[in-house]
Amino acid sequence: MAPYFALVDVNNFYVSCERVFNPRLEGVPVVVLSNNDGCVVARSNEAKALGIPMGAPWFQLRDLARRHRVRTLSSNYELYGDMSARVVAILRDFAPDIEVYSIDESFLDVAPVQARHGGGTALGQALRRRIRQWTGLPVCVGLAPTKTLAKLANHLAKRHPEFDGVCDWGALSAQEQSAWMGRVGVGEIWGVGRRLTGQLQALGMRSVRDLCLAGRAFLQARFSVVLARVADELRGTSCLDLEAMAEPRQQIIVSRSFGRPVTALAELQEALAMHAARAAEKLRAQRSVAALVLVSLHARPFRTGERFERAFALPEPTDDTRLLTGAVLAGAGRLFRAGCAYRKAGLLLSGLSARDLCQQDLFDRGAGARERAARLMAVMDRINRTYGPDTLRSAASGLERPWHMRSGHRSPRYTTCWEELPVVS
DNA sequence: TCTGGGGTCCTAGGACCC
DNA sequence: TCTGGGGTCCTAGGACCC
Repeated sequence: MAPYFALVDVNNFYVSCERVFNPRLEGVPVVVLSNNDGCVVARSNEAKALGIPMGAPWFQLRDLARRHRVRTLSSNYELYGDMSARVVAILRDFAPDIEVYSIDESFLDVAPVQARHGGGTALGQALRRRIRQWTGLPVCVGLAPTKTLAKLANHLAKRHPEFDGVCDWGALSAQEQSAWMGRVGVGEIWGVGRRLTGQLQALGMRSVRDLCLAGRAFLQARFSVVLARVADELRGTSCLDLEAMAEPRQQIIVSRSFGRPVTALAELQEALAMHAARAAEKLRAQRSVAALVLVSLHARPFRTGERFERAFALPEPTDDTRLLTGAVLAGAGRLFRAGCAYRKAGLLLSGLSARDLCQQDLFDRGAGARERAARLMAVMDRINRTYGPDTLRSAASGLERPWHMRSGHRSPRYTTCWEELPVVS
């Protein structure tokens, strides 16, 4: 059976999560800021109507926000991650074939189940009701025979009230499909970013329909196979499969900006030790080992500050927090320059491979030590999972952490922390 | 003064192989 | 005067996504 894709997407996800637990945020402009309260990463519809752009640096908007009494929140990723997991659990109930595409979006193959619900639109409405009732979150649903069309249908469902939150592309007549494609700008297409939008418009292709009408050979020669595939998908030929099995990551990045400029090597190393521990946890979670670590330091100021980075090969592929930390601290020592003010530090693990397939040294005598290390790491992970992140950590990652990011307006972790449960009085 | 943190894929070009 | 024809692998950079 050919797949039929449903894209389920939570409206203004971070803002909606906050509103579930704080109804006073309903009906008023709300923004959620990135880590370090740096820039805007989520906006309520009211905030969008004020012209607050996505990704805008917050300090530039502070006056505007004050004038319009915009409610401002720091990111609360523990809350958002937990709410996301709840939504995914509900979706799995509806259709077992699901690709979790991002924290607030999933693709489902509804071909085997939609008849049971009375068609795509009815299925979409059932999903909306269930998610609203069980989590409090509003979602929109787009359904279509290709992923790119499902994204387009979702876009329509979100912006045009006549769809009531669900757009089944396949249920539209050919004339309706063509008319909608003529109304939506080429830049709204999934896979067409700012750059391509400009280039396509320069060639006179302004709407989705214009891109659809362009020849495949032309698009591939003038742009790339990627854009040619996008056009194929818009014409109804499915090129992108549902990726239900999450492949292990090919690289793992952990980096954070500092809450204030950092000039001391010791502080830089504390932060990097903390990042190394996080990266090692991610590595172990996907049962991989890393062969290479890249350490990067970003100097201030934002625009003109230099970036220093260097890759270091690990003695052998590893997932051991202690070995990674050692490598990263040594790397930081070599990159560090006295007198330089840093705003951000991070690391990237690459050369990842499956832990169980890892090639060992021919003269290796360390099997016993590796076995003990693996058990130690497993215990550490278990304790941190049970009692909270960082319950057990390396001393290298610091106690006070004065460089830690700003997060001045974070809401309580309502669903993941006993001390912060919501109270009804 | 003040600007996030992750990821993916594709392409071109260079090094190297026979 | 005149210098082949295939390949693979790796990396950097650029585009995109949320």
